[in-house]
Amino acid sequence: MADTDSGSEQPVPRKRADARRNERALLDAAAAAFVTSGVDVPVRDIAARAGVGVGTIYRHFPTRADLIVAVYRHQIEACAEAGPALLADSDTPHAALAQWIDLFVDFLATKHGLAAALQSDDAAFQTLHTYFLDRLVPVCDQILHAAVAADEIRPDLDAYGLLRGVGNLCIGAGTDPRYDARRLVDLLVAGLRVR
Amino acid sequence: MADTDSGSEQPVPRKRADARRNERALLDAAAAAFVTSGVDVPVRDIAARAGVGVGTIYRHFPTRADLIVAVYRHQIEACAEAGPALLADSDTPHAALAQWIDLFVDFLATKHGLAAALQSDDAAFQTLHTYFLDRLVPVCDQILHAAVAADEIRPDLDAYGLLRGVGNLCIGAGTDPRYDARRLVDLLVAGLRVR
DNA sequence: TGGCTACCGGAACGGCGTTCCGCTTAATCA
DNA sequence: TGATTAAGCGGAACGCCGTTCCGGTAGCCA
Repeated sequence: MADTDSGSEQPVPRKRADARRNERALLDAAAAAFVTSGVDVPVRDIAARAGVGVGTIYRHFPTRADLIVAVYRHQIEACAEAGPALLADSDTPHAALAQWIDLFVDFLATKHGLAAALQSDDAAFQTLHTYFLDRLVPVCDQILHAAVAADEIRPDLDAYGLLRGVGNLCIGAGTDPRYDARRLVDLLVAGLRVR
Repeated sequence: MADTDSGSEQPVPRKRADARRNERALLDAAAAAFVTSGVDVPVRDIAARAGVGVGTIYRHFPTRADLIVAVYRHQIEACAEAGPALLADSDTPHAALAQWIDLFVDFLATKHGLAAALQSDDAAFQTLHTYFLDRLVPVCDQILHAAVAADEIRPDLDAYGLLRGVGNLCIGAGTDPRYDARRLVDLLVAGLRVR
């Protein structure tokens, strides 16, 4: 895959020191604000925490989705990369699927409002939706196919549908002690088994 | 249970004619607006459709939840009342459960944004949440217990959790042809079966 | 050190939910 | 039927929020 620049020259000469500092401060402030107030926290709150103006947020992160993705990128990557490893290490593909989905639920359920944002049809969250799908659907698809090939689960659900379903079930997890998203996800995965 | 008024007198003397007319117009306008723009349609839009001022909406329906409940009350009642009937007519409690949940999904999935509103922790939707739970949890509970008693399903999920899970799975149904909420709900119910 | 320009801060704007108050008008009674 | 009264109405006004825009500031380089 060819890069846009042709080799030797540096097309992105490096940002100014204050810009780098502000970006860092914004990421830290956003991460903290997401924890205390959810990913729907007002833009002004994040700006205030970071000690910058609101314009600075939009300059670095044009949409809220860009900021959310930047904050959680490492964790999402880790989840994606864990897929093949689990598939290789587990006794059966179905066990790998269950464990991998557990990872995904652990991630989603602890991010206040993230699961809801993922399903939102608001244009501001388009990037978020796309990033999650691009990164996780192929991984899920791989495990799913392995499980189907091993005759462990029914072949009639694709990775996209499963991930959206799991994401949906995680909405509200952690805000209501009576609602146990993990158990419901377990039941859903159990429903996939051949009988 | 004693009524607040003591028998003969009429404590609610009957509203003025224009008030009754406006309430009717608002219900019709809201129903139409919900169909075209979802239950999150701006209050001003509903007021404009009904040909009234925004103040009139708040006078008749203090919160958005009150308006939504008023619009859908008949359908929710019908769903609730269908529960015992299905339980009596079906071959097995599990079949009744599946059919009843189908009814619930049919209702929810065709109301743009309603499933999301149901799970929202926004205070404006508190009444909505409460009404749905008060009306449907007992019905679901009855069918669930019958199925458990018949040894058809696992006893480890209560009606509240199941209804919330189903409601969550319905979020986004109808907006994305790739997402089939009904199938996921079926898988969830299948996961409940004893094996 | 001086100038260029990337970058910043926050005022300003529009959309929204919600409240409030002066006016309208349905209901009642002489 | 006409006067009285208060229930009810409309929409201006307010505050919150996302987003845009521009005058000013300060890093960077020659």
